[in-house]
Amino acid sequence: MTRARETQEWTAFRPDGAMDLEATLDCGQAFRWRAASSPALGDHFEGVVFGNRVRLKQVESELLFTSEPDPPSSFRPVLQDYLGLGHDLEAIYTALASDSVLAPLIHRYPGLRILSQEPWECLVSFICSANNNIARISQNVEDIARAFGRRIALQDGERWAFPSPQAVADAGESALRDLRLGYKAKYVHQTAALVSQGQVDLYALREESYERALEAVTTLPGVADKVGNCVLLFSLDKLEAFPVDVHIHRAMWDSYPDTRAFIPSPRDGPKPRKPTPKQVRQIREWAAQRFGPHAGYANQYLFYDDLLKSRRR
DNA sequence: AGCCAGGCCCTCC
DNA sequence: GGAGGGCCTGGC
Repeated sequence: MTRARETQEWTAFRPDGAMDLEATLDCGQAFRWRAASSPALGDHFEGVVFGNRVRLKQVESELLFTSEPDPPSSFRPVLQDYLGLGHDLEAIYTALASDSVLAPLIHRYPGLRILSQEPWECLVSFICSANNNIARISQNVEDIARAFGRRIALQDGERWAFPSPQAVADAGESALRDLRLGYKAKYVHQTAALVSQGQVDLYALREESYERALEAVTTLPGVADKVGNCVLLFSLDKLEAFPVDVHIHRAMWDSYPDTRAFIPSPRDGPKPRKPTPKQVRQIREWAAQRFGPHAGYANQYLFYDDLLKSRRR
């Protein structure tokens, strides 16, 4: 009886097209999802999206979720949008699978989707990503939410909404330092001040071109080419964005010998060289040429594959 | 100890 | 443009 009631907690729906929830939430694009498990609910993911504690699980081709405090009926379209379920993966795969490098990756991880996150949270997350690892980025983001965000009271615990730009600006740089953000505390604080003043309207950038949006976000402190492209790809719906980080640098060098003509070897000698800003732009242009409007999906496949390899190392 | 982890910024040159 | 160096932190 209890079990029956608990099972009814889930709201189910069938996404249109392929979906791999684990790959989507675990591929390093979002930082507030945790693996969770309980006798009543089984294995699932727990996260915070738009001020809701959200639980999610996949059973074959069906997605099951809970949302609190919003009722599932109204939250469902928000969640579908967040999960990138509007992306036409068939079309994307058809376009990308002619590439002999991507084809096996697409075959290996079908249903890996690019999320459409809250831009402000995404921006802060990737400012924190500099010189950092995924576990600690997650810790930083969670600490910021816990310190300055609104508490979400729950039957079985508590989570915190991600705080507004104003709240982060009001918190001050030293309070952010106390959360072990290190030198990124200053960037997060200064960016919060600028965004809360309306210097950059993140949601408005969804309507702008890729180039204009990149130009706008890279005016913010702590946001250069790589972080900017992550924000565009993972929260501003710019699926042509192509963040160039160490994983992508390595994957490009290894898999696309053509690029060796204009990028340094990632494993050349004792001190591997990083691409210069100009070379990063060249890599992006090369990707735009080859992958067109779906470069972001190509990027995420290359990134995820290299990430899994480096986790095994 | 020293290097690495999904960079960015500043100072020369 | 490009090279070099510094930067918080935590784990190995």
